Amino acid sequence: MSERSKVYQQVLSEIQRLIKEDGYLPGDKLPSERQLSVQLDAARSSVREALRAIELLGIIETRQGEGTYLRDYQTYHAVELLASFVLQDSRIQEELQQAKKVLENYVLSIDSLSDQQLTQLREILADSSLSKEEKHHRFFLVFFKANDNQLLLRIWRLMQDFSENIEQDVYPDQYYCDMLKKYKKTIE
Amino acid sequence: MSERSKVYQQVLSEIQRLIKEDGYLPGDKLPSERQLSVQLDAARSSVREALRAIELLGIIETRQGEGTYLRDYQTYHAVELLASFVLQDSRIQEELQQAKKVLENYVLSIDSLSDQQLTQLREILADSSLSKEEKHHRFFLVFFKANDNQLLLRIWRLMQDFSENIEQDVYPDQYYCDMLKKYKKTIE
DNA sequence: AGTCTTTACTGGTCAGACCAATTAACTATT
DNA sequence: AATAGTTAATTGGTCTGACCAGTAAAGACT
Repeated sequence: MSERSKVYQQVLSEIQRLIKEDGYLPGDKLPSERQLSVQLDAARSSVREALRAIELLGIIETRQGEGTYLRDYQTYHAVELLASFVLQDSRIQEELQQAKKVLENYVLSIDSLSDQQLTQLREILADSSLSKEEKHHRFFLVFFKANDNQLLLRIWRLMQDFSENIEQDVYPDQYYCDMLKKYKKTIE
Repeated sequence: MSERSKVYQQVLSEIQRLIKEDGYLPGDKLPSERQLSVQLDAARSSVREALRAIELLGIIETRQGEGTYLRDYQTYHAVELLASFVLQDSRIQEELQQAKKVLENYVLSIDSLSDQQLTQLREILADSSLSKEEKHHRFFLVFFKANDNQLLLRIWRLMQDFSENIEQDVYPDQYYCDMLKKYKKTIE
């Protein structure tokens, strides 16, 4: 009656079970491919298909000669991957810039920054050894970190990477200074 | 000199190339596993590892006896899976919700909507056959389309898929009505 | 004790076989 | 000629077993 799920999907479930029930944690070593194939009564090739799939998702990491390890899969590796497919046919620069600005404007709307963060920002702006791009990146990095949303940061970084090759619409230096003033005021 | 990427990663690149350069579209049939293995000079098992991986991502679909087909990968199937791994963590749920709201708030800030779009919105709100989730989705879809940024729309959809698996913080009906009023005013 | 060599284990890849499901080609029947 | 039924070819699904390539642990030597 159909719905006989493929072997590699069963293996997938088993890995999930290991994590959920046997308490495997990031960094832990999973059973070897050969061992899993015995454990699950499946061919090693099938086990590998499953492992390769979740490796692509960034859930595990394999090191030849060592073994297969659980990764800290909260690093949103999948987002990158999916985005690489999404972006390949809609790499329209304007959309990307607009999207980037949406995120940047959002983090700029944070209520207040710590003294330390303000100092950081001033240093970045004062550092003449930095390129325009570097400055932009570091400047907003402070805000993204202040905002403390890893996902947003991750997406923004992705956009940065993608838009690095195309010419950036450059922000004038004044732009950053204006931003700084805003927060300066809230403290003084 | 290291960096010899694994075979299955090469296959992955090849699939991407097919899509990008040879213009494969959703629904198209990919070369068979055996043909790919010849084409890429790799063992069929290696080809399969790659195919299984991107199948898990929802990019392709395989039907025994028929072949392997490109899917409309705008609806990422992988999110379900990843969600089951990742979304236990409540912190990630919060981040996701926050990120989604950033995008939603942005498209809500659009200056004006057409009469037709306003009508659409009213119909969606009035349609009692829609679930809460459906309503939310369609409501914002109008705004995203009005805003005409494919990239933002796709990212938002991705987030929607992700957050569908976890309990949504429900918006009260009043929320949508308030939004509507805002635009009603600009027209009348 | 410290170093070197060997061994065992792990992932990476390959080749070939067979099954299962679908499709296409062909044949026989009407 | 049109249809139905059978056969062959193709495709994915799975398995087995082999060999290579790194790593780490055990053992031997100094």
